[in-house]
Amino acid sequence: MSNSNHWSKEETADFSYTFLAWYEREKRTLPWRENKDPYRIWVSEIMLQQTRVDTVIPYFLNFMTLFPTIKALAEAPEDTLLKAWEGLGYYSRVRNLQKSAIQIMEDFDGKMPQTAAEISTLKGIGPYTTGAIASMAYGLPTPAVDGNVMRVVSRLFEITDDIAKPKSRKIFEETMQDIISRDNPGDFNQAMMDLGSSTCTPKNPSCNLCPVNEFCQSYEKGTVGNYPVKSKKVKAKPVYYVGMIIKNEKGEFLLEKRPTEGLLANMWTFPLFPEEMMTHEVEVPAGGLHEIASEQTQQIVLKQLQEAMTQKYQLHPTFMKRPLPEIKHIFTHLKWFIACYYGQVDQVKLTDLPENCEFVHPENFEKYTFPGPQQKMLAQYQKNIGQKK
DNA sequence: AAGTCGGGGCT
DNA sequence: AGCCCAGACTT
Repeated sequence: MSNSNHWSKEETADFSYTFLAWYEREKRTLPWRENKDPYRIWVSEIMLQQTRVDTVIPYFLNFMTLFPTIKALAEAPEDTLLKAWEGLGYYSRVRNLQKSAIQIMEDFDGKMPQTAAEISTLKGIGPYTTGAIASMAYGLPTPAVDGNVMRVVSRLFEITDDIAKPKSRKIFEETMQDIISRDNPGDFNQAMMDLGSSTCTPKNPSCNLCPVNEFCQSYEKGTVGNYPVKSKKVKAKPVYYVGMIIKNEKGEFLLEKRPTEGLLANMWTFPLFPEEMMTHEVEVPAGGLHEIASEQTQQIVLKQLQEAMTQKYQLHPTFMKRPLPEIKHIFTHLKWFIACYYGQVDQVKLTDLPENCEFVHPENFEKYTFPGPQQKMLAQYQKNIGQKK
């Protein structure tokens, strides 16, 4: 266990002075730094969770145009909301954002709560975001400990606690509690972010340019490279799917809305089946369905595809013999491999489709929210099939 | 404490 | 290919 703070009152004041002067000089101009509107700060902090500044900026501007107030957010249709988040990832963030907006309308008279305890009751706002909003919007001396802060602080004080462990966050919060500026905690927290992204980077930090290197214990000892201590993550587990790209006579494609909970909740995809469902009668090569050489084995697989389509959708497509080139999509904890088959149906009775399914013309795809794998499947179709006509 | 939940940039 | 990112929630 590391001892956190070794600074005297004078050193602490010295650090704040130097650090805040650097921030005032070098801070980035960002849309959510224009003022201290708690709503803007809140939305930006949610978007910035596990997401880079450059990625967030256009989403933030669009979001503020669409939903300029907490009230507008609370009243927004769910489809519009999800569409505004399309491509940003971690989609539960935007659902929680709206839940909290409704909660603020009902319990806080439409005004953002102004104490850390109340702020942290909102859905999607954990310890980090509570500290960020409380300090930046209301000037409260609340630590906002994220990955940047743990990296910077671990180097400043040579803290060896594993930052991958939930328990360690407390150590860093206590250290920040000791050193955070009482006069300007909001800028102090933001200065930590800016320093972490520009100078005190994970790899090859620019210590010679660091405004506070004279305060840094690991810099003094030449041990910066040892910090932060972080245990390794388990690597993504492979999952194999068969994707069905089904077109009807009107040029419409079969889409399915995913369940309301879990991975990619409420988003639209081409139908997916677990690969095992298609291959329990055959031996699949290590490389997947793409490497099946035998004509006979292919026929068996195709028969399975058709049975699956009949059972689930009451459709009888004519499939291409071989799948499109394999699609790979990596999530944090899963690695999807998708063998896409293209099939056509000549007659459609929409009443027979399951409730969460629709045939949709590509002209109208813009109205549907598509996650990454879906985008790749569509691209693969357009590249190999769509252009031939 | 461990697992779930996305996507993109960098090395 | 692995690592990282302005994390929070569920179990």
